[in-house]
Amino acid sequence: MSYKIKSRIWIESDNHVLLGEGRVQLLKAIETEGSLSKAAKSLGLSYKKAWSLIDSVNKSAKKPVTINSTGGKGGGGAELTDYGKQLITVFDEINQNCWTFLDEQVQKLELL
Amino acid sequence: MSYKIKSRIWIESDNHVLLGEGRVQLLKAIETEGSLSKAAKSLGLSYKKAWSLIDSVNKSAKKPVTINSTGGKGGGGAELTDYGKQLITVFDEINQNCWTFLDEQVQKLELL
DNA sequence: TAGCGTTATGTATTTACAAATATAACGAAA
DNA sequence: TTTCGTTATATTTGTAAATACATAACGCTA
Repeated sequence: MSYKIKSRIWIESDNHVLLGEGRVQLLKAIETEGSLSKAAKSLGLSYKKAWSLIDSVNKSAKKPVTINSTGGKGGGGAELTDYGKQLITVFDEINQNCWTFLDEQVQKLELL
Repeated sequence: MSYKIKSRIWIESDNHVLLGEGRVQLLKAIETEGSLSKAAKSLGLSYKKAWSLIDSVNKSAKKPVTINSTGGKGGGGAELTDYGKQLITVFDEINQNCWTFLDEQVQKLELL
């Protein structure tokens, strides 16, 4: 059995967490579901938890990441801004690059 | 205020955590203190917490990482094996490389 | 203006994890 | 055989985080 290396990356802004893997997953769910409550349900987390995450994301980001509308046709909904879509794309890219980088590095351990 | 990227890496063996930053810090303290109880105290964590961490490390590793002796002159003590010393060296090296790698990658976010 | 499905927010409860406490076992040395 | 400072382990207590529950607000539509 060989050693495996795992990693967790996240982006901070002004000492507050902006994006992590969980937040990115939630943003993706919002994009496909069109609403925060449905996104939360699809991921099995409470609406409140999801809301506080998105609230934190939007407060930390330089520009709005989602646009949440309350009331109106269908009761409202949530959608990603273009900036939000770009953020999750770049995050995924960095994360993927990190994994492949670490998979190379971990070989140093096998030689011991 | 620019975005910062943070990371946490850890090594797993057979789906159990072998090494993380906290465990490495504890191993270093054992090396300098010569005992598990003193190492725990120097890091401000309980002896039980420290012991269970080291127990987990030794159970996950391919070879022993520390040698713990009970009783005898001075009551006993704990020290790192050569293998343990090599592990923390390589871990620190990989971690450092990961940070510099991510610092380059994060620049992609600033352009958005 | 009543109804609907959202977003938004507060409060209480439960759960999980960390911390504290207690005690046994160990083995050399005096 | 008593003392000492460890390692080893169980049990209790405390604290913080997650979860659940409850309710207000919103704005379009019929």
